[in-house]
Amino acid sequence: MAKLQKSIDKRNALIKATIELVNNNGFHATPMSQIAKMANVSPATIYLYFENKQDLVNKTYIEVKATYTKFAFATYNTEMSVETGFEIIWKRIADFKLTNCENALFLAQCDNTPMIDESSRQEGIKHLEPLLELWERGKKEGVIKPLSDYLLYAYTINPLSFLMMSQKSGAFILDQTHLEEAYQAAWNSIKVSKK
Amino acid sequence: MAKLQKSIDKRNALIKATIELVNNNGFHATPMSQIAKMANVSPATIYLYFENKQDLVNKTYIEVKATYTKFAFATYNTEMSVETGFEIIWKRIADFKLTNCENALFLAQCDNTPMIDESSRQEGIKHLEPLLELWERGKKEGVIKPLSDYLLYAYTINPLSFLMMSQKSGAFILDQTHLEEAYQAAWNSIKVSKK
Amino acid sequence: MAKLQKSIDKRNALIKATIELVNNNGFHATPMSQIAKMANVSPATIYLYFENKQDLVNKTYIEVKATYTKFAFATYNTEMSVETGFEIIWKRIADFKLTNCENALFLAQCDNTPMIDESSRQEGIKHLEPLLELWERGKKEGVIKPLSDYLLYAYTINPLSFLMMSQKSGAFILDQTHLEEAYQAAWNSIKVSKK
Amino acid sequence: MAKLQKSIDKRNALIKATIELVNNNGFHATPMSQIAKMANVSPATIYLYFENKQDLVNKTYIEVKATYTKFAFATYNTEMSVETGFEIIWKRIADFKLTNCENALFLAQCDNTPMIDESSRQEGIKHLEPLLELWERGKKEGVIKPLSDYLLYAYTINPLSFLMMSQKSGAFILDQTHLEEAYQAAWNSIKVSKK
DNA sequence: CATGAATGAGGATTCATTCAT
DNA sequence: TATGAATGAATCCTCATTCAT
Repeated sequence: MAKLQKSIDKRNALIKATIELVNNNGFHATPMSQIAKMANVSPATIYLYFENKQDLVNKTYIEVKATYTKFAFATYNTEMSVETGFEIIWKRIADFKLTNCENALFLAQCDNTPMIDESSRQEGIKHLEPLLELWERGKKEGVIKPLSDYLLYAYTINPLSFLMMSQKSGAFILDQTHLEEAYQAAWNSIKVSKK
Repeated sequence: MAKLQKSIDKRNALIKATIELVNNNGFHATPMSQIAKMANVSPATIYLYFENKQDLVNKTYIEVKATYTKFAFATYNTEMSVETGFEIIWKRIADFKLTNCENALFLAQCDNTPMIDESSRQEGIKHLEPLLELWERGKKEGVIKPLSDYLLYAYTINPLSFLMMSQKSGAFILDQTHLEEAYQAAWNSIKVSKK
Repeated sequence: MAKLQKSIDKRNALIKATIELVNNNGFHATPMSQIAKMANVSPATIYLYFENKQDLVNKTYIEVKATYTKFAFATYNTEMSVETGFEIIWKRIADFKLTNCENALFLAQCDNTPMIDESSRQEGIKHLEPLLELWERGKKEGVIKPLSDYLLYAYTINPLSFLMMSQKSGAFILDQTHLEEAYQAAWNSIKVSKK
Repeated sequence: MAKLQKSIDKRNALIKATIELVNNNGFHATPMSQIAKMANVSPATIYLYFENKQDLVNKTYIEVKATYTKFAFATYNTEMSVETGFEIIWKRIADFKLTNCENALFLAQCDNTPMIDESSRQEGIKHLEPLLELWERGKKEGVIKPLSDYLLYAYTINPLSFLMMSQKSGAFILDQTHLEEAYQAAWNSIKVSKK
């Protein structure tokens, strides 16, 4: 038991080190040895937990993505109205991206880079199902514009990634007011205007 | 004259090869030798035109960014009304990102990655001035919501990057209708609603 | 224990290879790969023991210099008369330079070339202290001429380097008689003539 | 005529640059391009005057050596007594080594390094003939000890190289008094003591 | 499970030399 | 004669990965 815990701790330490180092240096500029050092293990130990470097980032990506979506949908349930549901999810995502900066940055880098296997990328996408279903429902109910999911995502969720990166770079701080404005902008761009 | 032209051609071939290879493999996974090969020069020749690999990507970034903004503002002038001006610029940017995919992808990768020198990044940002001025004017005239430029960018320009990448991945094709929808979404999210 | 020994062996093999190859080809004409081959290790292994090529030669220099001076002063002690002490030291140095040719040649090349870091050079010099002290004593006692240490060195120790190199080049063999003559020449040039 | 002079000037500039750069960096750490730059010519031009890099240093060595010996024997003639002749030559050599530091350093580096072709080395040695003949005469006349020429050289001429290098390193300055002492030490170590 | 030493393959960069002008 | 652009062949060094312990 204690032994198993220790294993899990090591694995987590490796994942954490990977995120931090890849965030700062990029995938290829992060040597396995450095990851090992930051996780306080030997380089060889990494290979007990992961097949190789590519596998390490793939798994890290999937794990972070899972954490992300789990957090995003934690307070949502399908009984909610579309507008309420959307607001709940959107604000959770915003919360995650702006608070859990390290993880969000890592995801952004993976998503904008040929760093992750296509299969891992697909694996990551499918976690978003509940949001897509919500949108589907919204379109049917005439609450959300009948736009492609790509457009909906581009105008509601993706801006948060940009804001997160701006904040991380120090150029800009997103306070509660901004956040509310951002939410309004997101909702405005996809809601069906009531006559 | 012929000699100078040849030099320029070589430099351009190097820039072009860099864009394509970095797009597909990332900065560190692109060997100088491969760039050289694709540009039909010897690896050593690269060093006649660029100080080193970092300098090569920095310069490529700045060059592409300049092309991008030049294109974006080519048909805009400050006499236009805010709404017209915004539409003109937005559509030019959309045109660039969706047609000139290679270049746009390269910029996206640079902007989401610790791949470019901070100084080059700054150099790239300053080209956006005209858009920021337009927004300033729009806010003064009460046409555009008094939001931070970061928010305006996040909700109008940045979504295009996401759409461009989605399209590139083949998952999605943006036709003329989509584009108009996208523009409406962008404008809706920042315009001041007429009472 | 066996592992440690193996490490030491490898390090020594590298130092030895460095000496031989640098003697024959010079610093810059000796590739790391060749040193590795001669030491029966992979090129990468060198970097486990030394930071880089410069560090390798620096360390080699310091090590050889230490061996040299240790040998030089092994049979000397400060109780001896100045003349006896000088003879003892001089003959040990001669012995080293003429027997331990490889090492002596390496030192000569380092000392006549911008091959070694200044700090390593300084590190090497300080080992000569006992000889300088002996000369100091000799001058005080009126046994040795009151000359600058540089002159004393130039006329007693340095000639041995020249003889060593001549012998190495095959042009000349220094037998026991020569050696005695050389010692007399050295001593004559610095001793105070008895009236 | 003017054209010929220009050629000679270029050649000389190349030789001069070679000396200075090799003195400071060593043979292999001195790129042809740097030599060219210092001599204000194109790299390709070097190859109009010298076959290749090795040839350049070889020729430089021979040229400097010739200058050196020409200077050394300029005021000597075979009519002089052995002692006078020796003093004259020794002091000219000292003068050269201590005044003409750049050239002397270059020779020292060549003589202590596998930098020069053996044939060029031989070529350089033969210029010393007059000194060897003087010694021959001295031995016959019983004025100079019947020692090997290598020993005589080691104890009279070679120390000057060491003093020159010490002086160059800034550790030590050789004034007129030192010089006289040095001469006495040199002469003492090879002259036959009068009973 | 865990490790640190070892390495082969590969990558950035340099440089002597050539060649078209 | 003179050149600057071009290059292939090296060279130093790094790093993902393995293996003996």
